[in-house]
Amino acid sequence: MLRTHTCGELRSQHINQPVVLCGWVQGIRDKGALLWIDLRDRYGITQITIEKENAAPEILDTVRSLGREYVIRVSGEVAARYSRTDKIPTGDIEIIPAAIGILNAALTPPFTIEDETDGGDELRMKYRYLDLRRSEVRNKLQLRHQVARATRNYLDAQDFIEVETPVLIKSTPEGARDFVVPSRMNEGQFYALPQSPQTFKQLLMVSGFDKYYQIVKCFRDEDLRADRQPEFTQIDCEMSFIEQEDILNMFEGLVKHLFREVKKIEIIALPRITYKEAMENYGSDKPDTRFEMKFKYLKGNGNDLVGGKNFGVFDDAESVIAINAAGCSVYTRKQLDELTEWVKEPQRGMGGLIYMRCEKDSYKSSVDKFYDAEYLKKWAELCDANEGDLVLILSGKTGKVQKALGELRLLIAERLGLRDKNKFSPLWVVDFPLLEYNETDERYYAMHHPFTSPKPQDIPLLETNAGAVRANAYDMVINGVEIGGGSIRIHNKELQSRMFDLLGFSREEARNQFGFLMNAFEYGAPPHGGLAFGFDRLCSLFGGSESIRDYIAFPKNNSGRDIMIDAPGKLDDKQLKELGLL
RNA sequence: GGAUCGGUAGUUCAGCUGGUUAGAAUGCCGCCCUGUCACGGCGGAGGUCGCGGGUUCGAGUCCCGUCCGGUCCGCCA
Repeated sequence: MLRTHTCGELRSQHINQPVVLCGWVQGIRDKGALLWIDLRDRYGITQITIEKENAAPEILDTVRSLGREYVIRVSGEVAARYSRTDKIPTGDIEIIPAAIGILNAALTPPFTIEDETDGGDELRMKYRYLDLRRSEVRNKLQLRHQVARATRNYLDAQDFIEVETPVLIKSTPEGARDFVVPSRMNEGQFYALPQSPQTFKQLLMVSGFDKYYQIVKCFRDEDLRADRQPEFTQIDCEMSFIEQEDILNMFEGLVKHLFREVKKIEIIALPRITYKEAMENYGSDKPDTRFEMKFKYLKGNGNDLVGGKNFGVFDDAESVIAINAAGCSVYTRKQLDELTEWVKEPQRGMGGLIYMRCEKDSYKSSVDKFYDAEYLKKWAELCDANEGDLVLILSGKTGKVQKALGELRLLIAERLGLRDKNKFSPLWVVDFPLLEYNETDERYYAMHHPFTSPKPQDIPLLETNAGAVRANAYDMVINGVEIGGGSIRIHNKELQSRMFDLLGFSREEARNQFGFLMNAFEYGAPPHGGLAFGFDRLCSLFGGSESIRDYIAFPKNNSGRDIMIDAPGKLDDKQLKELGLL
C-alpha cells in the first residue's frame, strides 16, 4: 500500500501519528512564509501545511513544481490545527510533511474540479473522467450504488435470485427500434440488443425460477431526452404463482425499503388509481400527485354547467374542463395571453384559454358576455375556487383537452413551487388499456407489450370492442415520473396466439418471432407476471435531478454520441468485408 | 423527421439600433504576504467572435447555408 490513510478519515485522535496519504492536489494556498496544499481523494480533503522556514529544501523544491491535479504522496505527522475549520470533516487536523513525492504530473484541467465548476456540459462530458473527480458527481454515483445495494438486499431477502440473460438476441419489429449487431459467422444476419429481457424472464418462469430479478442494461434506438439514454438500466423482476395484488404488494415493499434505506423517508401508503381516473383527474397516465389541482368538469363526465347560452366554443365541445390555480388571480393580462399562446402551440393544439378571476364576491371571466354571475359562481363552487384564485378552462375533444390541461396543470404547479423535489408522492396507476389504436397504421398496438394479459372479465370484449379491453397492467409513478411498469403475462398458448392475431401478426410471423415462447407455454407455463423499474430514473429522482445523465458514469449526449471516446465510429473496409457489410 | 434556444479568451458569459484598439469573472504565469481553507494584494500573458458565402464604405452584430451543442414535439411495445 502506498498510503496508510485516506484523505477523509484523519481526526484529532490521530494527532502525533505518522501517516502517509496519497491524492490529487486540489489547490495550493501560498501565504509567503506559510503554504498549504489541499490533498483530495474520493473520501475527502486533508490539509498539508508547510512552514517554509522549517521545511526541508527538497520539499520546497517539490512544492514549487506542483500544479492542480498533480498526484502526490505525502508522508508526515498529523498535527492539531492552529486555526480550525468546520467546513470539512478533517478541519481539526493538518499534516506536517516529512517528504512529498510526485506520483504523476498533470496538465491544468480545462475546467475547475470544484462543486461549482466553471465547465459547461459538453466540456465536462468530453473530460468525464475529470468531471467524476468532483464530489457532486461522485456522490451521485455513490447514491446509485446505494440504491442498487438496497435493491439487491431487499429482493435477496424475499428469495429472488439474480439471473443474467443474453445481450445478443433477436430483433423484433414491435416496440422501439433495435440496436443491431452484424454476425460475422452468419453472414447477412444480425443480432439485436435487448430492449428488455422480457421473453427471457418469462422463460425463466417456465423453468420454475419462481422469483427472478436482474439489474440489467437495456437498449433502445430512439431519440434521446434528458431522462432517456440509448442504453439504460432496469431493475427487471418476474414472479410465478401470483396475482396482480401480490406484485403490487411485493414492489410496494421494495419502494418503501428504498426510500427508508436511501432517503430515510417512511412512505406510508401507495394509493392506487385506475388509468381512467388518472386521465380524468390529471390528464396524464403518470400524474404528479405532490399537489391536488384536479380537473373539474364544467361539461362532460356527467356534468353540464355551460349549456344553452349560445357560446359556441363550449356548446360544440365534447368536454369543458377546469383547474383552479390557487392564488393566481393576480395574473396580468400579459401572463394570461402568454399562457393562451402556450396552450395554442401545435403539440397542445387548443383553440384558446378561458379564465375566471375570483375576487371578493365577484368573478371576472373572459366569457362574461355569455355567462352571468350565477353561472360563474357555480363554476367557482365546483372548482373550490375562492377569493384570489384563478380558474383556467379548456374545451374541445375530451382526450386532447385532458392532455393539454394536464400539461398546463404541471406548468402552473411549477410556477407555484408545488413541485418540491424533496417531497415524494408515489402511487400505482392500474387497469391500463390492453391495446391502443393507431390511426395511421389502422391497427391496434399493444399499449404495454404483446405478452400482457387482458383482465379475464374483459376477454369477451376482444372480439367486439378491443379498444375497451383493460389489461392486468400497472405503472408505478412518483412525482409525475413513470418509475416502473409491468403486467400479469399471458401464460396460455391459445390466448397468446389470439393476441398476436389481434395485433395483426400472421401465424407465420408470430411463429418466426416468438415461436420459442409459444412452444415453452406448451410445456407447463405457470401463471406469472412482473415489472421493471427504470433504475437511472429512480436514482435521479432520489437525487432530486431531472436529468439521468449525471447518474450514469459515462453517458451519451443528445445525439447518442459518447463525445469522450467519440463513438459511434466508422469501421474500416477490412472489418466491413469480414462482417459481410461491403 | 419537426420546432426552438445557443456557439465570442483555457472556462463561464457580456457585447445596445452595424462604427475606432472586442470586455468581465474565473483559470493560467510572475511578484508580495505567518493561519489560509472560494485566502488576499499588485502586475502580466491569453481571441481566425464555430465554419462557408452574401449585404454594406464598414459585420461579433443583418441575411442565406452548414456543422456542433441544449431543450421540446414526433418517437420511446
